[in-house]
Amino acid sequence: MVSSMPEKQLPFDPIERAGELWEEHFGDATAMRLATSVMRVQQLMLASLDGALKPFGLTFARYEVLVLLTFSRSGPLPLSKIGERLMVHPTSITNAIDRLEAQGLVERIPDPNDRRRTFAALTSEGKRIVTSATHALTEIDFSVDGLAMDDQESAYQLLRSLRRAAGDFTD
Amino acid sequence: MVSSMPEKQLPFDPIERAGELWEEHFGDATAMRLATSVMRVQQLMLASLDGALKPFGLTFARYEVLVLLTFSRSGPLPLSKIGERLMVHPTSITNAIDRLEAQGLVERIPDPNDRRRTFAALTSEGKRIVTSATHALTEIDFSVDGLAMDDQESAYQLLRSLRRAAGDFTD
DNA sequence: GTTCGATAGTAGGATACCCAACTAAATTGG
DNA sequence: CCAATTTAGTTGGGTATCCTACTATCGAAC
Repeated sequence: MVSSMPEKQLPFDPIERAGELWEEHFGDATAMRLATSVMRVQQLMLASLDGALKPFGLTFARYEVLVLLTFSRSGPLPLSKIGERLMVHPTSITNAIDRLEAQGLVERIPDPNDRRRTFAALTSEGKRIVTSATHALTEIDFSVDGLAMDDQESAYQLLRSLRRAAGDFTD
Repeated sequence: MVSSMPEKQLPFDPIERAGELWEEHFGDATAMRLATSVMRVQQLMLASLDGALKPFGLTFARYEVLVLLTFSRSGPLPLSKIGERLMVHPTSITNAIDRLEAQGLVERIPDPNDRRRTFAALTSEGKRIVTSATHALTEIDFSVDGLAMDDQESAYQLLRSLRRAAGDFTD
């Protein structure tokens, strides 16, 4: 039995510990620990990022949509294009745009040339918010300040290999 | 299976591309790209792991609960202990145990010494399933076969630094 | 030009997660 | 010994994501 401590923070690395136990039962735990660690880091980082965005009424998912629209040279983007770029399900985009529209940060504009399509366009309020939100995220260094710059780059490259293997992009 | 919408593989790295565009607007994008990449890797890996577990009627979250119970030397664990170890919200554990119980993989057992507490215990069916499920996950190398063993270890250590910075554990 | 398959977006249902608030039970302190 | 606090677990509300299925529209083949 492990002692009952007043822990929010554990006095050991739980994933490390899980890995040890896992090995006793099932064999080498390297892959399992990495997978678990990815899940955990994402959970922590998302909580941190969402926390920083909360004052703006945004989640990281919706922030990403705003950023994408900010980049767009041609201005408004069809919803399908947004989903494709952010690699999320079309229904998730519909939901995100619903909320952003209700917040007055984006606008739906029907495509006159293809009446199936709908563009999403940033409002001036949306432009204002995305700038402030970006500043807030930069302040907390996107929650990756646990790593030095070059380690951030290393981590990015390693994760990139994982994405590629999972079929994220070609070439 | 990454299924949902990735029918479309992009001919470039969308995060790399987003980073470039982001830099033009907001400055150095290293941190932002790493954060985005973590989100994306988690999304892909989780889809892959969930896909492998689907035949067993499990999600990765519920698989983790079963594994934890398998490790436990003392057998049954109180729900609070499970949540603490897996670092998820108590309500998520309640939900997970509800489902696992409905599937006949775990059992709720009231603690006679502390009537607030409830233990979760693996059933024999649960033991059988966790072994098969683990085999299935090992088959796909926990979706991290995009990296060689030593790179997996490097990635794990880098992610560990991120977790520590986010306050995941002490020391 | 009419039919048929593909595409864009949405609606409804499911899962999973978190938070806030609640019930019940144990523990602590005066 | 009883009131106040703490702890364990659950319920209800909100968000995000995915899936299946549907409507509307476009485009192409016959």
